[in-house]
Amino acid sequence: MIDIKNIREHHSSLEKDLKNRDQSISLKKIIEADINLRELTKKLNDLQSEQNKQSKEIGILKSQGKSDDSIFAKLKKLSNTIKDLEAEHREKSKKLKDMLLEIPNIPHESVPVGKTEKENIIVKDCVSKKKIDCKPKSHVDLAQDLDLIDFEVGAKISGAGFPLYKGNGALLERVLINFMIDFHLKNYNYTEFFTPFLVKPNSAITTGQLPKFEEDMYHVEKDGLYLIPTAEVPLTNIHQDDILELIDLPKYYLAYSACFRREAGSYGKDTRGLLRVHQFNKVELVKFVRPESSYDELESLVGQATKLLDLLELDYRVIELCSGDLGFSAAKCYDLEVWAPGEEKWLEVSSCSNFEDFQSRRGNIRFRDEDGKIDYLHTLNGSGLATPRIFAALLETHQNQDGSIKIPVALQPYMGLAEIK
RNA sequence: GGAGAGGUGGCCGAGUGGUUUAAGGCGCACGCUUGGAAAGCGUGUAAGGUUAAUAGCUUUCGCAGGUUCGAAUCCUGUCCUCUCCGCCA
Repeated sequence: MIDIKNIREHHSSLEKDLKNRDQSISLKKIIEADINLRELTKKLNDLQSEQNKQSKEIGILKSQGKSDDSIFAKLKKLSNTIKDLEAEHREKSKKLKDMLLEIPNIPHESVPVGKTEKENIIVKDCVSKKKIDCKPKSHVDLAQDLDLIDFEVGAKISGAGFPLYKGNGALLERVLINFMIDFHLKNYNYTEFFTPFLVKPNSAITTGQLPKFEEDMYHVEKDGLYLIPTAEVPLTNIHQDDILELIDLPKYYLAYSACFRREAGSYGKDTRGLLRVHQFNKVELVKFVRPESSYDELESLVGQATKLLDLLELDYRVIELCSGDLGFSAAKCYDLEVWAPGEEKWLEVSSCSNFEDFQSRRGNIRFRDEDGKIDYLHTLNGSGLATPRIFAALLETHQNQDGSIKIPVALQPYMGLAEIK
């Protein structure tokens, strides 16, 4: 959520920045509503002040046994006026807040301006150190041939997009999760969490999935809960409504979670195999940091995630997203993509974002600085990493001519195998 | 799912309609005192909105409504926590 004061003071430059992301955004209605609401607030405050004063006087008179009933009629009228104004105020401030919740974050000044993914910038390209000496097979074929995943039975149980991992496939999936968690814990100063997978609407508002992207989430209507699309949601909301002390910052949290996405609107896209599924596994990294350091923290987050890709011996590139391709809550974002030689596609396996104070405002997550001043902190997150596409890229990259899969050295102690055949 | 108890400031806790402008305590900060410390004494100690303001005004006693001139206090709904019973991995 953008600070209303910021909009009040810099609406024309903000609107320009937001239009780089989406031409259709306008702040006009918000500015009008804000002016209107502030007038109303002023009026209401003055009347409340009057009412408080008079009520107190009645109290004093009563305690002296000198009450005078004639004043009540006058105050009744005042009281009714206040009630009407309060109702109006409630309604208008909710409307303003609802409008603000629909406005995406302002792109950081360093973000390249552009309309579509075509204008994204490749900032790092680590391509092909290795050659595959056969025509690479797709992970779908490899997984089926080696009996690692049963897509049909998954579909029988739950529908398309719910892969059933099996045998060494199930093991590899579990190993990937453990390997990634251990890597972050061993090399960086993270606290591990295991979070709820169902969250209240408020939590999804904090991180930006709600109210705008309701359609993308699985909703358990009977209980009013949503299945998380990423552990970012519960992790970030750990500090909902908190005021953190400076000494506690930065905070680095991580969690594995299953992730649930309806993928509404992307039917027919990447339907085969593991490229786009409704349920998948991911290790998520979340940082709570003081504002001055958030861009350094973003760079180190990207470095941390790419280190994993090095260890998994995958070819990858780092993409800096342009303004038009930026996610709703992000001020700046890097995507990590791995090369899948069988699919002959780049697969997005991580997204590392700085949200600045966008989420912390929505979730009321603050900190106290050295002068005792309270302000919103900055949040960041990055996948570290999402398994299904890693799984796919691993099979396709490390396949041998005979159809077996070489396990990267770093994973071998976890797998207890050097290859899957 | 049933029955009961309870949600008040950083923490504990008083408060059943009006000087509550939330008592008192703990903790914390600063000062006095001291060779230094402890104890003692004193002062201060929530967040939001408005504002140049750390002035004033205002909102907030889980949350949302309601009654009343006036609500932490009364009423209704709701959420959460705890205890017991039932069911259960």
